[in-house]
Parts: sequence; C-alpha cells; structure tokens
Amino acid sequence: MEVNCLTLKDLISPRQPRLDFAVEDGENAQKENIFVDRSRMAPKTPIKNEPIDLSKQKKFTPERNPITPVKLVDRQQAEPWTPTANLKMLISAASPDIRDREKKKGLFRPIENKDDAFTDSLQLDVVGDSAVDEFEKQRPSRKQKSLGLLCQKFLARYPSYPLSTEKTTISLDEVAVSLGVERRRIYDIVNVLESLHLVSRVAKNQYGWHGRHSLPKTLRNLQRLGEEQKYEEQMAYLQQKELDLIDYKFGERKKDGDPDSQEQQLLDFSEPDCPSSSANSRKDKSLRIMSQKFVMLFLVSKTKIVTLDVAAKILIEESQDAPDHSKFKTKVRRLYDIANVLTSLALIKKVHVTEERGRKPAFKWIGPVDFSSSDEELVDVSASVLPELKRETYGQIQVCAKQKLARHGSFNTVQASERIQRKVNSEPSSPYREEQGSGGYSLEIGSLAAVYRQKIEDNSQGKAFASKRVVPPSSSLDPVAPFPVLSVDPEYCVNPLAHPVFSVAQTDLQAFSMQNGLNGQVDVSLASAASAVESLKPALLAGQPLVYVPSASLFMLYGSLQEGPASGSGSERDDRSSEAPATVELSSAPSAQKRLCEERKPQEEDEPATKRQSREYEDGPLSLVMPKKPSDSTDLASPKTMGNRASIPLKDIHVNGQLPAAEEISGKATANCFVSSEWGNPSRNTDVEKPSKENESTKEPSLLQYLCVQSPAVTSSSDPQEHPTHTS
DNA sequence: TTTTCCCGCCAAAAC
DNA sequence: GTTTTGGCGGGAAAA
Repeated sequence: MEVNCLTLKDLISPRQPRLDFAVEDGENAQKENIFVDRSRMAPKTPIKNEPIDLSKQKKFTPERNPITPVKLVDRQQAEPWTPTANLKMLISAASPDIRDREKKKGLFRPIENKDDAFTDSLQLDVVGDSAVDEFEKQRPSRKQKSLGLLCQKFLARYPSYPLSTEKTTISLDEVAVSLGVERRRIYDIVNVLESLHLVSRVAKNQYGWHGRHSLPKTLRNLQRLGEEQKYEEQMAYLQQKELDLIDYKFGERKKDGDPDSQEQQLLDFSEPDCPSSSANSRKDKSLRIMSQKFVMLFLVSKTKIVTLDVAAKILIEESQDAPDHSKFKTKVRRLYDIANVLTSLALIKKVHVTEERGRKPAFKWIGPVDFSSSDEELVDVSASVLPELKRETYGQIQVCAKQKLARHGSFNTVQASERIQRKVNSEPSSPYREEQGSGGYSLEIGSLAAVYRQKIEDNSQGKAFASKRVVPPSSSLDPVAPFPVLSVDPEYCVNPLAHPVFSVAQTDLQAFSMQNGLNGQVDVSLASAASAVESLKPALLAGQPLVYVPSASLFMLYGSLQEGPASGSGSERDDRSSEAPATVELSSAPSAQKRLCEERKPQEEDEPATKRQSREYEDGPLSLVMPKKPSDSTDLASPKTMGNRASIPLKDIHVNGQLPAAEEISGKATANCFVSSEWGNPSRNTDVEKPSKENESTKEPSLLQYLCVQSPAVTSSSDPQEHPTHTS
C-alpha cells in the first residue's frame, strides 16, 4: 500500500505531503513511520509515540540545546516517511515550545501517545470511532519501535553525502524528541554510526554528521585490522569446531592444534596488551568497538556472512571475558542492536545459515566490498579513523599479529591474482575467489572457510560474492570502467510500484554520484521487495542517496564492479583502486542503483519494514542479483536478459553479479535479474542471467557447512533449495 | 519453543 | 553535586 502511494509522485516531489501515505500509514503502515504523520498531525495529537519517562524528560527540557542546529531542519526532512513530514517534525523540534507541548502530552500518556500518534498518523482522527482501530494501529508493535526502524528515521534526516561545506550537527535531545524515543536509543544508534565514522561526537549532547564520505576508508581500515587480527581464521576455527560438534565454549577453542595457536595469538592481541584500552573501562566494551569488530568480521570473511554466535564468541574472547553463557547472551543482544543499525545502513542484511545442527541467525555483508584505496592510505586512515581500535586492537594486533600477517601477506597477492579475471560467466566465481584468497590461510582453515563460504554463497549469497568478485574482473577490472555500474539509470528500476521510489533514489544517487564522480562503486540499494519500496518512499530524500528501506531488501550494490576484482576479502590492496580512485573516496558509495523486484512488491507492501531482514529476496539478491520474487522465483529461467532490462522494469537488476556458478548450475536463473553492469554498461558484463536465485545454490553440496536460508517468510515461496545441505 | 530485541535501571564518565 | 553516556540483562513480542 504504502508503496503505492509513494510512487511517482513521491519520487518526483519528495516533499509532498503525501496524503496518500497517511492513509496507508494508518493502516499498516504506521509501523514504519509514525512520524510522518505525526508531524503533520502533531498538533492534534500528542506527538510522541514513544513512551517517555518523566524522569527522562527532564533531560530534554531544559537545555535542549540551543545548540542543535536548526538547520537540520532543512536537511532533515528526510524522514523516511515523508520528507515533508520530517521537516515539520524538525521544525517542531526546533521550537521548544512545540516540543514541550508535545512532550507533555506524551508524558501524560506515554503509551497512549504512541497510539495516538499512530492514529493520527493515520490521519484520522477520523477514526475516532474506532477505538478499536486505534488499538490496532496504535499499538505500536514492537517492530515499530525497533532500533532498525529508528535508525532509518535517524538516517533519513541527514544526507548520506553531505556537502563538505556544510556541517551538520546533531543534537541528541532534539533527535530523541523528534523521533519520539528515549535518548538511550539514540545513543545506541549514534555509537554504531560513530564506529563507522558517520558521525562524531562534537560536544556534550552533540554529534557532527559526516555522512558516508569516509565510509570506504573506514571500511578499508577495518578490513585491514580484521585481517591483522586474523578474524577470518578465528571464524574458521570456530566454525570448524562447530562442525566438530564442539560447541562453543569459549574457552575451548584453544584446544585444537592449529587453531589454537592462532587463536591464542589473537587473544593475545586483543586483550593483553592493550593498555590503551584503559583497561577495560567501560569503553572497552563499548558498543562502538563491538561494532567495529563486528564489521571487521564481515570484511574479513570470505563469505561475507557472519553468524551471530561466531561473532559473539570472537568478541567475547577478545574481551576475554569468562565464557559464561550469560555473557554470550548479552553479547548477542548487543550484536542484534548493532546489526539493526548496520542493516539500516544497508551494510548488512539478515540471513540464516543452516548448519548441521540447525539454522543459525547470521548477517551478510551487502555493503561495499572493495574499497579501493592505496594501502598506505589505509594505514593512515586507520590510525586516524579508528583510533579506538587502534589503540586497543590495533596496537596489539600489530605486535602480535605480525607473524600472522606475514602469512597473510598472501592475501594481498592472492587477491591480485584473483582479480585476474574472473569472468562473470566463468566460473563459479565466487567460490574460487575465495579460495584463492584464502590461500594464505592454513589449509585447514582455508578449506573450512572455503567450504563455509561456498555454502553460503550458494545459497544466496553467492550472488553477492559473485558479483563482486566475478564482476569485477570483467567490468570492474577495467580501470576504465570503474563505474560501470554507475551508470545507473533511473531506468533500472522500472518496477511498477516500486520504482518510483527507487527511481527517485536513483536519481538522487546518480546525481550524487555524478557529482562526486562516483565511480566505481555503486551502491545500489535496491529494495528488493515491495516492502522495501514502501518503506522507501518515505525515506527518499532528495538529497540523500540512500534510501532506507526498512526491510532488508535494500541492498547496495557496489561496485562490485570495482571491487570485485579487487578484492578479496582479505586484502585491500587494490591496485585497482587506483582505477577508480577518486571516485572511491568520495562517492564511493553512492552510486547507487537500485533494483527492485517487481513482483513482489506490490503485494508486499504490507510487509513494511519489519522484514527488513528477512526477506529472501534479499538474500537472493544478495549480492547483486536480485532474486525475483520468491514465489515465482525460481523458475524463471529465462532471464530476462539483459538487453531489455532497461526497458524492463526493473525488476531486478543485479549488478553484475551473478553468480555464475550458481547459474550455471542451477540453470535456473532467475528471470528477472539483470546485470547491473549492463545497466551501466551494457556490454560489459553480460552475464546477465544469473540469477540463480538463491536457491540454486545448493548445487554444491559439499561445501556447505552453512547454507543460507532466506528468511522464512519470503523464502517460502522460493525455492527451497537451500537447506538441504548441510552437511558438510 | 526459540529468536529477536525493547526497555529502562543504574553506574561510570563527564561536566 | 548534576547530567550525560551507555553497559547490561530482564522479560516479552515475534517468529
């Protein structure tokens, strides 16, 4: 529904007050965005939905900082829901009076407020009659209050790539008020964003918004650090253990021979040394640091998929906490918090991995893979960028790790070789790469890892990988082409409903990218499903390249093109970076393309954000490819091919991706997918087809340790292929 | 049932 | 002292 509303007009004019929305929102929608309406409605109803405690309120009140920039208002419009709405909200936020009033209202009946808000949002006061309705609507479901959704709203307020000239400051109080949540929640978001340098603390209660400009650098550094830490090995080790049946016991890990040694080292780094960490001050456990480490795991992982339990174990180890189970649980809780924010940033998406034992929650990296840049920079950056880590980890790491690194050196080399070419079509690309990359690793680990990845890849993931890897070579490799993808045309998305949204976004992106010079990477965020779309609409900001879709559906495609070639996980080295150099930095991101899936979308609308994670589509698409809708999915063998794609409604675009292997194997490719590259460059990749959808994946059974299963919901439709495997 | 994760207590930092 | 930050884990909604 929402989607519908959004459509064109929205796209066209972001600002409009979407009348339509309101309605929809009311209905299902509220889930996602309450605010929008609220803003409008604000006067009527109490604004906040959020429950506020009196106690807390006090916080707001007095100060409220003057500080905060009103200006935000301008930019901020962006609520996901509606830009306009956002503005209003902001405005209201800006004006203390208003805020106060609202708060008070809220105070009075915190909970209710929410409800009210919803209702309002619905727009209806109308409703009055329906108290019942209100209930429904109002009752802000848990999802509506989710951190991921909140984060999206937060992100919507700021441009992904702010002009260097303008400085945007973020007043925590203001944001908390405008978003209707407690400040505590804002800290959760900001801490994660800070870990990626999207924001930085300026002063008490104030953060500066940097946007994604430096994200590539940050990621590069994190990747480097992760390599140094040998996280990949650790993960492999843990996985292996699992395989073995050994459960995680934190302490255990060591027992195994090789792994042990490695791990040990790791451990060493991690904690022992770093005095800097100040010993464990609170900060050591900081969400910020956890977030960085978590991201490192993805960047280092060949499969780009990290299961929560593995991540938790690794993080715990580092912290050297005792292995209690309680700690594990706590860690996992925190990881969910972080994951929700990262999901909102379209850096990861939720997937499920099937192991022998069963399904495990996991997240897959869908952010940029290759951050091209020179090594040197990396280094520097790291220092600057990630001071925290550096101190802690990095320092330790370096010392401890050097040895390891030595080994790792292979990474770099490897990558280069890898890059060599993997043509899209060619092989099973993804797997290969990885393996190759792994070369450096010990056999054991490497093999495990390989397996692991493969499985994953197969499933859904492969796509992503493939895309990266595969694609790159061909397209990305070319220096020239760095952008291939970039060229995103609005067309990409043609999807009926969806596209509008996307298109908008795209355009923005494009524009953006253009400006920046984007390049190589493209991030495309697609919304896979309609849902995404829906959510998107609101989100779309004119300025903002990213749209956030609540659902996982979004993905960013990056340059797989570029990256692909580059890198492998392990290394950064990108020679290639040079190719796209400039671009990278700046724009790196932005180019986005989006794709949509046509089919689902319409119906999906309902899903709203909630799903973010799960969607299969997503999975499927993972990397580049989009799966078509689940349901049909599969079939389709016929891909649409490319050529048309443009014309075709977008459905899926995938960027290059493809999973060659999968496709081949399965043959199934999905119809819809296109290679993005084409879009960008028609000729380049052609592989179009692809799409295997996730499912096909299975083809290789052997591998799998894990399979990625799409989220149930979606999945169902599609092929089930997945699971089966386990095994290993 | 398990997974996910909201909520807010409360203490460590920062004023 | 007060306020800001943010660790932490109970417990409930969602799956």
